[in-house]
Amino acid sequence: MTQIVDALAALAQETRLKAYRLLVEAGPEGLPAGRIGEALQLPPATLSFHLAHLSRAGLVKSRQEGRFVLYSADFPTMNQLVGYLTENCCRGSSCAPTAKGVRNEALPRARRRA
Amino acid sequence: MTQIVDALAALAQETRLKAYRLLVEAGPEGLPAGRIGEALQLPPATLSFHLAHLSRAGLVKSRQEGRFVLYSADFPTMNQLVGYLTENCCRGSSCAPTAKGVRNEALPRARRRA
DNA sequence: GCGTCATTTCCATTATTCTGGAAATATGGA
DNA sequence: TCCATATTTCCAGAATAATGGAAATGACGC
Repeated sequence: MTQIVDALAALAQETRLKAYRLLVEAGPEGLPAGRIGEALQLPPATLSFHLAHLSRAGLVKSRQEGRFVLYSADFPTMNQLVGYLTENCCRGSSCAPTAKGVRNEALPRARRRA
Repeated sequence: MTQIVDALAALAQETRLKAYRLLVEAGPEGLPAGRIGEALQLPPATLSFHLAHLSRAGLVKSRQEGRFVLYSADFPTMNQLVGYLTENCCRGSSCAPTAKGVRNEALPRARRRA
């Protein structure tokens, strides 16, 4: 649960959410830190602070490449997060209100989206 | 995006996440505030603060019933949140790294969970 | 080794959030 | 009306997070 709270906190900040989204867009290759700071117009210290935050939460990985540090989204962690929310905060696959322990499959005549 | 950040921030706190989970468990009927405070061992002011936070973020609704205020999870909001994360932070339905704009359906021989 | 560029660490400041006691407000019953 | 109970608001103190300048570290080429 601490992990989940940490991941949520990491994303619950506009700058970090934007940075994370950039990294998602960039795919597994990732981006050099500097390019993120450039896109987001952040002074280096601030950028580093936020990237470290995302990193602590396990949402991004980093690797050195030449003189650059490449950051990339850690998809499995996001997968876990979405999984947790779906499992524990939605009672089933689409956040429809269901009876205790009952999955959407068992919902009585509830319209389900594709 | 502000809405998303607000929802994330609301859940990014252990007490509130616990409270929210209780409400999810309780289903659409919801729970009186006092019962949540009891379950979580919170002084009234603290409880009220956190419930108000969840409420501002749109994650819970409240209604007066007799002398009680019943709180309940707002499932559509959580649905939106999960939807946003899946759409914008996962590149497809299961957070698998995919090429830009490509959905999981198009992933080359990627193992998919049921 | 030296200069350059990329990134991080250090540090102080400011801003925001969390906490909970005490008082206020609301509701229903006697 | 008065009392008991439920919840919120008010307030202040404590804790945590965000910001960014300046200096330190690291990596590369010469």
